[in-house]
Amino acid sequence: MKRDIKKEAEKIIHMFPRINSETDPYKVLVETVLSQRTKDENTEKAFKSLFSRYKNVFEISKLNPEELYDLIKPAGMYRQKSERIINISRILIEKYNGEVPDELEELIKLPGVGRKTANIVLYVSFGKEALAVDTHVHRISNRLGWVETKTPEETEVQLKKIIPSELWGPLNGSMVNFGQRICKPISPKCMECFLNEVCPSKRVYKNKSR
DNA sequence: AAAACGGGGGC
DNA sequence: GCCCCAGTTTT
Repeated sequence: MKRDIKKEAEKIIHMFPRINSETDPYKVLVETVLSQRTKDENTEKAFKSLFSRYKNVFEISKLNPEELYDLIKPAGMYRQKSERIINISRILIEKYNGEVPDELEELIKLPGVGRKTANIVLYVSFGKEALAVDTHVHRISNRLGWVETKTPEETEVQLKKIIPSELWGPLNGSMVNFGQRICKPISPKCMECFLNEVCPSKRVYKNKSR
């Protein structure tokens, strides 16, 4: 079976689309910070309770971290995240006129914003061709044999060489969904996987827990 | 390189 | 009861 990585990526995107209903840059930024190491369901609870109580960057910038604890608690790491969200809000007002910058170099200066969070904002809110390499993208790309890498940084460099840039953005969310449903960290469902004919890791995972 | 943050859910 | 989750920062 001849490999066509672009086709495989397109198939993953088609079968596991991720709908980003929210595109407001500030809300996407806050939502993505809340989502770090946190399941979607819990992220959503925290996000909704936060923005049903407070409206925008100006209101949130004036709060003390303690005032956010109970609102965002379902997302976990709520002390860190509360402080970061408020500090981010203050910096946006002081340095960026209350707007979210649309450059990677500026975004990653914000507290609690690394490459992954920044790239998600760049794609979802600004429509840029940004590849956000998280644990799912890193794990799946290696399992499929698209790359052979040790770190997410390496994965980002190698993936960008073999995946057309117009697929980078959609691939972000689709790899997460694919990773949650099929290509799971533990006990992946290789027998249900539509790529199991070409996947070099299939035999390894078949009938095994890892 | 490893630890720390963290509630909620899967197994 | 133990482990993991759209990571990032600090030690």
